Amino acid sequence: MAQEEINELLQVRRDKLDTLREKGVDPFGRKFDRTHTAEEILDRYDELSKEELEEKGERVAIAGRLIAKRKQGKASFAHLQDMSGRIQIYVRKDRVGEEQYDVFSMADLGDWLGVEGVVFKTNRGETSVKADSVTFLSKSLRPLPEKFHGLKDVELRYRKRYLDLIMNPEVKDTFITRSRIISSIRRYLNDRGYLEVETPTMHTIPGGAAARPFITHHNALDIDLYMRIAIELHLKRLIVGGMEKVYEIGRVYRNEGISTRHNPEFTMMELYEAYADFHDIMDLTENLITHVAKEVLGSEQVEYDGQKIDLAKPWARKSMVDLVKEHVGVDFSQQLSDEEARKLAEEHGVEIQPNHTFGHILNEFFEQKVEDKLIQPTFVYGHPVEISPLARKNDEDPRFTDRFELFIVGREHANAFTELNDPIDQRERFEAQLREKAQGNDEAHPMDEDFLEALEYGMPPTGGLGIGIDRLVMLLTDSASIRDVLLFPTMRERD
RNA sequence: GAGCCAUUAGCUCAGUUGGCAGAGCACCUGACUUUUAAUCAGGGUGUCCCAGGUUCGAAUCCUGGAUGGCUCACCA
Repeated sequence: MAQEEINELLQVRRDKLDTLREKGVDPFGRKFDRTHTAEEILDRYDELSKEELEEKGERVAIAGRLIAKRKQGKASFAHLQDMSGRIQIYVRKDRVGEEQYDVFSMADLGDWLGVEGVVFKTNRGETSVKADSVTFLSKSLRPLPEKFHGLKDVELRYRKRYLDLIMNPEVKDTFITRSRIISSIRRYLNDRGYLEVETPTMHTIPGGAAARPFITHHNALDIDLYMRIAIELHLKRLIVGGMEKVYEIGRVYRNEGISTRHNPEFTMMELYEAYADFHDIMDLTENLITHVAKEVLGSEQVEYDGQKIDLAKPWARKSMVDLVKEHVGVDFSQQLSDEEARKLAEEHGVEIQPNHTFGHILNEFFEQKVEDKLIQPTFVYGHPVEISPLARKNDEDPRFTDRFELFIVGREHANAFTELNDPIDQRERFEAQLREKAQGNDEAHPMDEDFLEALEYGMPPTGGLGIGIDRLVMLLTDSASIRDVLLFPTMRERD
């Protein structure tokens, strides 16, 4: 509370706190033996008639936050909210006694109460609990947001998520769905013999992706460390070590812009499987996501931002070259010099950097002209080698790699490839990245000698996959912003 | 990083041409033993985001700043 002035609303609640203590009631009570949640009571008894309920006389103990109160003299109706939902309580002075009724009368919206009583149905037909006793569980010293309109202010919703959760039930549903999605992924992979592992989030070399890292410092070792931008290189070391099917679900950190689709820390699932290639990983990705949709939503059809998305298999599989040909009419399968490619970019209004070569330019064509048109699930494969320093080259055409990305609603949802396991080629790729860095690409991949050494011991042919969990949750919960699927999105500090 | 928009009571929001700071909910007092956005009677609780400026007078106009939202850029 420190510097904040105590206004009348806050003072009134503090005064009530003192009054409760004078009455011998602990305002920050203790353990309460709950027998039912609100949902359990409604599930079990809502079907019964008023008379049937009366006959049954079912005794329950419920607990929750007081979120509505309608006092009517010597009797009151109120609603308690718990994790499962809301339920009405009916408190009569002649039933709970004068002392408890006084305490209940003093309760503010936001206070936590426990109620023991009998399930009944009101004249208006709402299944409710008629209180035999009311136990004060915890005092709320601050007023809740407005009961009808809820908490609308987007900034407050993100900064004070607990208020958002109290006032806006659909918010809780989103995060419950998020939890179920992640559980479903784990179950799917665990059932198929993939081993969940945990690798460092603080790296000495920030690799596995193209992104600017956060830098931190270890005092005792006196070294700078980087928060990981990907999980990739450690998981591949485990493949070298003979852990043939591994995955990790964890936070990665990228020191880049914030938007409705980007948060500085976000959750990735990365998976590696020995003896597999990117075709196997494509099948796995398709199976995994449809499985999760079916298990969590009970449907393979989802609606996102008003668009109907069909997640039922099979998904389109198209090469980047074919898609560019289809959407722009430019054929990158032919042998083009960098100069010719640059000229095509200019002709088609595709913006490129001066140091861009054939592969970069193809990628720019794809990103600027095709990407946002891929609404239904589409695997895009055959990425240029220049932008894929960790992927195996294609056997037929070494300008391309055996890599794919999954696009849904115009956004990348997964990235995967047949892993590059040739340490000599990998060293050359890193060196090419160093040349890009020298030319000003500060997101080029750094040299990682320790990783190269691991590859030199021999890594089996391997397929790898990365899925952006937050984006998948956005898709499956029809959330417009990544902040709506993160409990506490990154916000600037406020004075 | 750029553009557009927003910021007024605890919350949701009005505020006209620059002329006393408003409503609903919440809260306080009273009435009320089946209400449910309970109702009825009474009560206004404020750094109008911040700092300057213009003006007799600024929530309102101007300049700068803060925070947030959306779009774009970077990226996943």
